[in-house]
Amino acid sequence: MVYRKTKGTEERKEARRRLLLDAATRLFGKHGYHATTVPMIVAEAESSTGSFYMHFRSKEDVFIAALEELGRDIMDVINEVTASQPDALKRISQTTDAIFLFLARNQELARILIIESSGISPLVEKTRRAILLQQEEEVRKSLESAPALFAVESTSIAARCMAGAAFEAFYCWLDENPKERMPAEKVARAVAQFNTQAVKNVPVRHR
Amino acid sequence: MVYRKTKGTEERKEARRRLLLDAATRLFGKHGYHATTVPMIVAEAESSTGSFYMHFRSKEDVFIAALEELGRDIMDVINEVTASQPDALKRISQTTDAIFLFLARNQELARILIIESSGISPLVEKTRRAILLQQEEEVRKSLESAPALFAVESTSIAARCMAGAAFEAFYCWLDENPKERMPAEKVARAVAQFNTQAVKNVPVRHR
Amino acid sequence: MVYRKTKGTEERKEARRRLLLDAATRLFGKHGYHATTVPMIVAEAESSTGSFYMHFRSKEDVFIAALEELGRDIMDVINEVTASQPDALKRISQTTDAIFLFLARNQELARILIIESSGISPLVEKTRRAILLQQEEEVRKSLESAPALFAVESTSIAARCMAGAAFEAFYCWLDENPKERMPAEKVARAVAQFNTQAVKNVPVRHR
Amino acid sequence: MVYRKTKGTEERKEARRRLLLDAATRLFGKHGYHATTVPMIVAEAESSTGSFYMHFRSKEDVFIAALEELGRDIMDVINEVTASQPDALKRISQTTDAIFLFLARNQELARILIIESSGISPLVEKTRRAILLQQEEEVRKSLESAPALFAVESTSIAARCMAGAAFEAFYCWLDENPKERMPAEKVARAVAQFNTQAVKNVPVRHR
DNA sequence: CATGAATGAGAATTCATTCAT
DNA sequence: AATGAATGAATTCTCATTCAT
Repeated sequence: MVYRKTKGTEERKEARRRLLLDAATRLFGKHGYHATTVPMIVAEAESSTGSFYMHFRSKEDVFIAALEELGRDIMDVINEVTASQPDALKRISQTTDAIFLFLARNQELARILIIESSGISPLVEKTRRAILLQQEEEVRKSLESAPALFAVESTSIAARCMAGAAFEAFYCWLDENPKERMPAEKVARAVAQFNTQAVKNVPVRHR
Repeated sequence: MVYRKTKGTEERKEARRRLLLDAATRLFGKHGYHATTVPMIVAEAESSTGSFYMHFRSKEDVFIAALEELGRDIMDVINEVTASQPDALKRISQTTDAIFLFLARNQELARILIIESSGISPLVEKTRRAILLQQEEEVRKSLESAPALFAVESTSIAARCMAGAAFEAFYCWLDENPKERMPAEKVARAVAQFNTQAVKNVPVRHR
Repeated sequence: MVYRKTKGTEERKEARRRLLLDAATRLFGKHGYHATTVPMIVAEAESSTGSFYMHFRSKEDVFIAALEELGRDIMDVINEVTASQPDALKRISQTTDAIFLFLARNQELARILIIESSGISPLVEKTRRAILLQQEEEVRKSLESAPALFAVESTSIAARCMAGAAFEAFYCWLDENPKERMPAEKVARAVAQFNTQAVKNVPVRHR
Repeated sequence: MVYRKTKGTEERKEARRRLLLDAATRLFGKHGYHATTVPMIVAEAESSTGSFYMHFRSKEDVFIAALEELGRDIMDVINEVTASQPDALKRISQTTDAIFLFLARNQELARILIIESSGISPLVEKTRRAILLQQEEEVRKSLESAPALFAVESTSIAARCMAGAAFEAFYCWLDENPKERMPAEKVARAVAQFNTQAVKNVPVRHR
């Protein structure tokens, strides 16, 4: 009996948390960390400051929660490619493509990771780095899964470069006039090609 | 009645500005934009708030000044390579190398451009983008100067990817334990190789 | 999930607002707008800056609130006379008398309207003018209610002159040594007489 | 010899003071006391802060100087009427008329006396009061010069009322849309009539 | 005597967080 | 558990005045 009762309460609690986290994510994406205030978040979530501090330790805390959720979403995208594409070379290409398209589909969210999460606090920094690291790890694994296919001095540096290439290309694209810029798909392909070529081993043919 | 402006006065004024700008740059690099306060800057420069606001319109203004100065320094590095290296392919490689090493030599400064200048204000954002754009332009010109040597879908996307790769690799390296990480020169070379390979045209040889 | 707003909360909020407004009014009256600081107000009200800015948008905002309240109080005094005195001529006289005595009874408050509210900001100016206008309108209506009794070139100019006469006489009286000056009642009567005579129609008698 | 040399210096010094005072007067009239800064004044006068503080003890000091000069100008206007008009009743009327027209001709200056000089500091207040007092004295003398012509309870109160009437009428007129308001001459006449009637003795004729 | 750079006290305002109801 | 009023430390920026050159 006590179990069921508790369960309902827990569920409602969780629902409230979701409401707040979604509102916060939306606002952080639109206005950035500093321009988003706790009152703004609770207003957007139709909740109250008191509630907010019941679910999150601090403003930094929600931001990290939003960041981590975004990190999980991106990892899902990466994992999907990993699971479905056995060819390591194609995996590299498709991963870059998928990340770029995911960012393009979730532009405001993407701002949180790429732009707004820098220079807030060491803890946020650490979280951001952990997320990027995880992605880079996954790419690194692909590189190391078929060494013959790739020619890189350091797999981890290559992984970082690929991530950086994708993010910077995305950031620039985001900044361009939506009416004039290239379609996301085309940019995604160009970046994927860049990354693939950067690591692909081209065997030297002897005459 | 109009007295000649003493030469020394203007020089001293300029010197004071330098003092403030240097102090600000140092602190922004160490603590980031938001954690650096105007009182901290004037204390570091052994000056006064009044002086600060005589030389800069606002805190944002000094930040932009610091950013722009850094942008000029990086362009100097790039231009030096451009001027001395006639081979476009080697120019790409050496530019990446030079940028990475410049950042590694000026780590705190570098934080300002790479990390701390995001999400502050539209104006700062614009300045940051202008600086990156300028660098990317230079690289793009190299790519377009010898089309036969390169194989890219879009020269400007390739230029962005290269910049992103270098910055992200640098950021990760910065984050690693200074005692354990690879020497900057080695990472610089790896990134340069990554970038070079990413854009190099590899002619297919037929048997 | 939406809890009923406790009745007491709103009441306490209102009480706090009153506390702040009263404190501000007191201090504005005593030291004037510029010499009164927000910290002074919250100290006087035993509250906090945060509270202050929850109830008022700015220092200007409280000043306007104080001014408007004073305006309402004066209109109450005027309306009382208007309601109780059917004779238009006597109404003019009694209104002047009542305003003067009200100002004399609320000297510090009066300073806000007469002295301290000039030259602060266009918005304050507008509020001040609106209050005076309202009073002058009321007087003008009296003048126009019985045209035969009055001889003036312009009813609205006459109304303004009457207000100006009362305020200047009050201001001078306020400035005089409280121990030596005439009693307020006597001055009030003299001003009322001045105003009455200024507008009264004196029929020319023909022999 | 020393005399002449000194004289030239004195003259130049005086000229610089004039420049500063005129600039200050202009700016005080346009923007008010608080919105006018010392840097603004010296820029307008094409001088320097150092010079400013050689000629005036403080910002308050220039304001008082400007106020006093204005006071003298108004007294000149009043004295001219006094000297040329032997009939006390007409003198009252013409004085009101002349003051109003002077204010209307020097609107920005007038703001300094009527609007901007309140609530600045006790010293400014004192100066302002002294100026008004002087004017009121002059009017009072007119009233007392021919007691039979006037019917007032107190000559000094009547003098104050007259000043107040003129100033308030002027202030309102200043506030009205210049394109729609009555011409200054007409308002001046209406106010003069108001003031005259307010103090004129109307002998009661017995049948 | 002129200059204008430098000073720094002081003001308004914001917002993350707490806590009484 | 929910609410939202209250808190107050912290921050940016202004401007009258001084003083070295």
